[in-house]
Amino acid sequence: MGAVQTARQRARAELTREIVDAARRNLVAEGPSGLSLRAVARELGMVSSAIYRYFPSRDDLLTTLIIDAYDAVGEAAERADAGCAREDIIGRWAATSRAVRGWAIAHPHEYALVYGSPVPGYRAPEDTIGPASRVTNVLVGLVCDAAALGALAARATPSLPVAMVADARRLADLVLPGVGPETLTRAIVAWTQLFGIVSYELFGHLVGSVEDPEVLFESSIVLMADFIGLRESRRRKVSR
Amino acid sequence: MGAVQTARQRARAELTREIVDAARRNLVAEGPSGLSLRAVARELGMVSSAIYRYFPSRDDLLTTLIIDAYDAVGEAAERADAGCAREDIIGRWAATSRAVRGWAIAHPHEYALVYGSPVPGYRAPEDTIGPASRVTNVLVGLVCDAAALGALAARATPSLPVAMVADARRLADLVLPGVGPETLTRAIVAWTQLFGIVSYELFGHLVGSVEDPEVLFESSIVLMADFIGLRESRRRKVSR
DNA sequence: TGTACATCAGTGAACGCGCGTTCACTGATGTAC
DNA sequence: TGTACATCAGTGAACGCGCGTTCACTGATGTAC
Repeated sequence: MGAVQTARQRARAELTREIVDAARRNLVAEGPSGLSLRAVARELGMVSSAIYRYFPSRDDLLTTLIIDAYDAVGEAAERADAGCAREDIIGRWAATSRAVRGWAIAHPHEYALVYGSPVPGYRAPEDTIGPASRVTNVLVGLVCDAAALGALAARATPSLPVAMVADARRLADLVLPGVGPETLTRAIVAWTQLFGIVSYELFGHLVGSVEDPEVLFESSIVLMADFIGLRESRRRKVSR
Repeated sequence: MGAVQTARQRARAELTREIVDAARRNLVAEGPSGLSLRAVARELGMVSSAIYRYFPSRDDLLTTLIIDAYDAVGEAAERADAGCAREDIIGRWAATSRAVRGWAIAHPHEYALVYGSPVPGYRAPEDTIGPASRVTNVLVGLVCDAAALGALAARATPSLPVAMVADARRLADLVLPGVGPETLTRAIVAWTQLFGIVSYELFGHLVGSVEDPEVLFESSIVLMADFIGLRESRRRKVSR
């Protein structure tokens, strides 16, 4: 067999993708708990039981959607980050943040699927962990590089709980060598802020108070970069 | 009639409350889109059509739950704030934050109902706006008092988009006289962070990375108070 | 190149379930005289 | 205090709908000789 696929295998791969696409569209209309195998089958002109040749159950289809969503937002973040010069820390932070928000706005239902309320009765399997951490990894890499490049200003941090310092030190040793516990704590807080503001906008809580969510978002990028202590890298050639 | 209620009226009020309570419990099991009039009726030993004597439709019952949830978290925030000395700005910020998180942890499904993914197909009526802003009003009052008490440190804020400054000035004039646009922007960002970190914890995104969410939360209270510029009031008598 | 058999995608009917909402009704509670 | 009528809570049956999943089946595709 090797690399060559039989007609059957090609058909299977294609239909699997079509099922997932239809399911994604179904999600938009009804939300995660309204995802319906029968509706998906109907849209593809199949009989509902045919779906079972491709997915053993509704939950498995949902899992695929969740993994895809994590992968999509993760990839968006990775590409945005990769499009910046390595030493342009502030630019990378801004680009990554915008990528997350941009993807969320373009795919609100998929965003809600992974960052919104948990789906009742659904238990996420282990397979989602890897894709789920892609965005985090971008932020981790960014802070890591900032530390290596001397692009991390020390902040006058008010004293934190000792347990936090200890935990942050443990985490830093694990994934962010060279980053102090105060900075790591700030990074985690900034990270929750990023998803907080995106959720706030997407779930309609800014309506009626803030004029333009994008302007607020840009402001929050600037403020949180400063909050973490990100600054222009010393090594960067400034040419103006 | 006057203040005296007839037996019928008392029965009606009581049953209305019982229906709402049962609906709340139903929410826990199934999530908002799984809220079922029939299940509620069953739990109360009624026939499903009897619910229509109390609520004209499923959506109306859902609206009641949403309003109740906003009122509950709003009241928790108000009480926490009210329990502090007026000039203890930092204490009020911490107490209010803890109240929001505490309520969310105690009522995760109601929290998800109002701050999680929008319920598909449901459109919130105007009546929810008032209750929804109770928590915000507490934070607004807090920042307002901080400004009046000289408990707002000026931060060296990186330059914000002009549109943001303009919008923040407009908002400040409206509800926060005497507060500068930079500070107001910081307050809004802190406010999104508060709900961001609570959602992150509740929706399971901290599992596997952070040891103790409460410790992180306490750290975020301290860091965000500093971020906004909240400090001990000059007028406060420190007795140690 | 041809044949026999195995694999597997898709069908169609069925099971058993739950849902929101409507409607004509019964009988208890409340009101006006 | 008693009677006639109006109000309204709750019933039970029904409508029409959608759902996930199972199962025996048909017929096309793939494989081994």
